[in-house]
Amino acid sequence: MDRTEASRMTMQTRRRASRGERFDPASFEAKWRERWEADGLYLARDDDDRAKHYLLTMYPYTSGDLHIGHWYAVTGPDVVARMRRMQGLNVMFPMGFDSFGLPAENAAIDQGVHPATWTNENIERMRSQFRTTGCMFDWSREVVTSDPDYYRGTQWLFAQFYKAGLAYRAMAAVDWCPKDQVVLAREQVLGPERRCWRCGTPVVKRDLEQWFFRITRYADELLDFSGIDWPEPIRLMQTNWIGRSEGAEIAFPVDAQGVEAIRVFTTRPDTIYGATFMVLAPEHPLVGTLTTPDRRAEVEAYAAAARRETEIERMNAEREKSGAFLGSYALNPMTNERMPIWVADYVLPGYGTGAIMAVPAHDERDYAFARRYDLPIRYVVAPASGELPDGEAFVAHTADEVLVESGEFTGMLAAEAIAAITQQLADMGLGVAAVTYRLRDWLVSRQRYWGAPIPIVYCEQHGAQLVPEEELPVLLPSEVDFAPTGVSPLASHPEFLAATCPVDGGPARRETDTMDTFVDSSWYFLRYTSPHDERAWDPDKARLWMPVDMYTGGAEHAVLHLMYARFFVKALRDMGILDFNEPFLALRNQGQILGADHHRMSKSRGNVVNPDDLVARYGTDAVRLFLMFIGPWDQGGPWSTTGIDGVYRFLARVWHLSQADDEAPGAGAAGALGSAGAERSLRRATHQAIAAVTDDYEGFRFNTGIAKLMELANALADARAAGIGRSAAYAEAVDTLLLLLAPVAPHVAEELWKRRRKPYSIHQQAWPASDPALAAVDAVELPVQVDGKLRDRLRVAAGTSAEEIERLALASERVQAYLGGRAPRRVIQIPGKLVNVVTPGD
RNA sequence: GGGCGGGUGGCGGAAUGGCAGACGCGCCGGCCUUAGGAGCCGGUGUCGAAAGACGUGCGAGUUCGAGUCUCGCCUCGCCCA
Repeated sequence: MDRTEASRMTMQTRRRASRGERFDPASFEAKWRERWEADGLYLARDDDDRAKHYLLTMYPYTSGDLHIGHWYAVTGPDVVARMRRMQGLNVMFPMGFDSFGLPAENAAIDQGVHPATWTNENIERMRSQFRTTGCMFDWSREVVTSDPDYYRGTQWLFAQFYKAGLAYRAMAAVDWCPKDQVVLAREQVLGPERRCWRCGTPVVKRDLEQWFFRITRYADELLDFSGIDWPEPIRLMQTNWIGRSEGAEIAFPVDAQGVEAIRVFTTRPDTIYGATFMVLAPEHPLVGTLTTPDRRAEVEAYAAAARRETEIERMNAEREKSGAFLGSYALNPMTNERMPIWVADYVLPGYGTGAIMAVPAHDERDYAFARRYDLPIRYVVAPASGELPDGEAFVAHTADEVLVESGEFTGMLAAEAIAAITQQLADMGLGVAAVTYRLRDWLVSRQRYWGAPIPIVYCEQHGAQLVPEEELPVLLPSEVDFAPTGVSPLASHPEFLAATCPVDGGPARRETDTMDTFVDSSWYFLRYTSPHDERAWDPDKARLWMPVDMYTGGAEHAVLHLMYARFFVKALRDMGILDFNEPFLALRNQGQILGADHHRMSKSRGNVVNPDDLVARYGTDAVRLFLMFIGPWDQGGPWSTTGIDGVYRFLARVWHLSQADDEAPGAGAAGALGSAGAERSLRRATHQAIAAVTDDYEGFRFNTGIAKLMELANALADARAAGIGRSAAYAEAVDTLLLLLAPVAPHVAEELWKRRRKPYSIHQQAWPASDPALAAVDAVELPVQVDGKLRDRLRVAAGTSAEEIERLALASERVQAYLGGRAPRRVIQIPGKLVNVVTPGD
């Protein structure tokens, strides 16, 4: 049969099959969603013999609308959840809302609508939008963090942290956002301009008394990622953020009344022989004491000016160094030389001890400072093979450097000298090996209304006291003035403010700060396990479901939510409340969908894509399929609808192919392969697809998985053209295609499954298994290369011996032509892949 | 400035060191249609009539063989400064 004939035949069968049955997703998608929900298909069961599988995707902030980025983030894990369910696991895949936070309060200020009203209306809208995504969330477990039932738990957790000594109040120079009128945690200040993570306003420093969680106590354990399957970039970001550095803390004796020594932290104690002066941060508490009267005016002026600068200005390495001499001296304990003590803004109060030993020969900043103020520069390390500069120049560190001009340590490898010199200093009582971290304690108090109140009252006699557990939750009052003043609106609410001291029953003043919303999200995954329990969660249920087996979300939370949640779990474990070490055993990050203009989607840019129009035109399944098909899920990319027609066409094709098996042409039309060969070939395609698609979904490689579904559909079309549309092989292939398609296009798969008179629901069927014997190829086409260039192809049966293949390859006319009668120098075979004949050369 | 990712047809993207460009979009041709912005079949990296040559940001290297590994550079993105 020629092509024209074949195409006419396919045309006729298609028309008959599709008579009156156009593919119209709108006619069945909503119907199936309602049915699934009514049947409770997606409820996770606490009492179930099947293995539990907790699959979680980050809950959204209640901004008001689900955009295409939410669809993208949520569809990936939904595909996996649906497959896991079909694979026989007891899947929990919950959803909720991160509903405390500033935008609600700003809406109150701008539009006069109460934060609770604004939030609840948004939740209402987002719930229904979530349903149109077709995701299989267990809505019976929904959590809403601004719900008093939820924040009672948040407050209870604060109390546990307080009792464990992990929550404390302290005065500190903190980052303050002047626009939002609120303090921020260090992690929430972004970029070189040090902007507020929420509104982008550059932050300023303020000295304020604030509540902190002692996350630094867990710095070392947070660096340990063993046993969890997390993306390398996230682990790296957390590692860098925690910023552990090993070195020594060294005391430099000083000669001043009331001061014994200046303590510094250095990662390079081996360079101490090159330390020629000391530098204190302008904020250092000893600056005043160590300043001699004649220097006082200058030093105070300098320190005051420095404190007005931003941290970023001060850390700019390019900037000309400045400082002031205090007039007093410290003693270098190794060289016994007097070291002038300076104050300079390039030393920051927050790192190490706020003071350094300056080694100008080997530290760029110290070098620049020494040149500016004519301080001595002394070389003490050199490359093992290299030479020192003649004049004064900076010498960078190298891997193999050795000490020079360093007394008894001269000639020692620098790496060894670190330990040796630290030990000697320790013997002198002046040093100790020490570790410092970049990580700071987590600042959790916020001077705003729409958050969980910190459950503390202040009593004249007894100071800060926890609100007793039975009085939780401390409810947010409804009637407040939201105008931002720099203190919480709660502070101007007399009834809220008035409290009683739990110790003496006397009057007390209630804490008016609320908690950072990242506290809410540090335990929501626990709440899902028993969302209606009067406690924060039911320990038995947490034991049953936790830890989360697979967590998905955006990488932008690397050092925020993802680090905080780990800290919470470790701290609660040490309190005896939990019995596991990590909240999320595996983590996958989806990429970000950018606007068509290649920028982040944001309302202000006006490039936010709303999926409603697409869904109205193509249906939920086509949108899901398209999102999963456009590229690697972990990569994201700029938005474009180019190509959505392709996936729609694919679904329409499956629609027709799966309903047309009784319309096949007669047996006489069988193609060149013959019907037996065509059936074998279709079964091979079917079983290869099962293995490949399963593997791709499990690896979150949805784009290639869908490509393989398309290949199977193409194989179905070929099979019909070959006249086997009625065969058992064809039916098997269609059923398999629908089962493999079900996680991505759940509605279409369900509708077609019903039309094939298969038992409801397709989502409750067993995931197909690939039969390796059927998937195996029985003949392969081997490319034959000569000197690495493709010259011929060899068709051989599977299992042909290497000797036979080599014989056939060398017998090839094309190969013979290149060999020109010579014997090959080598013949390389990659079994099943290729043959490469290497000629003797010239 | 440092760290981590990317750079492949007109486009989105495939490729355990082994046939570069799977799958899809777009485009071209055909079929079918009163019609086609529907559907079906086929083609489609570049140059070339063909044989063939060239081709994965640029330049070296390792290898029988490199998109893939190594070194240097350019460039884009993210994180930290």
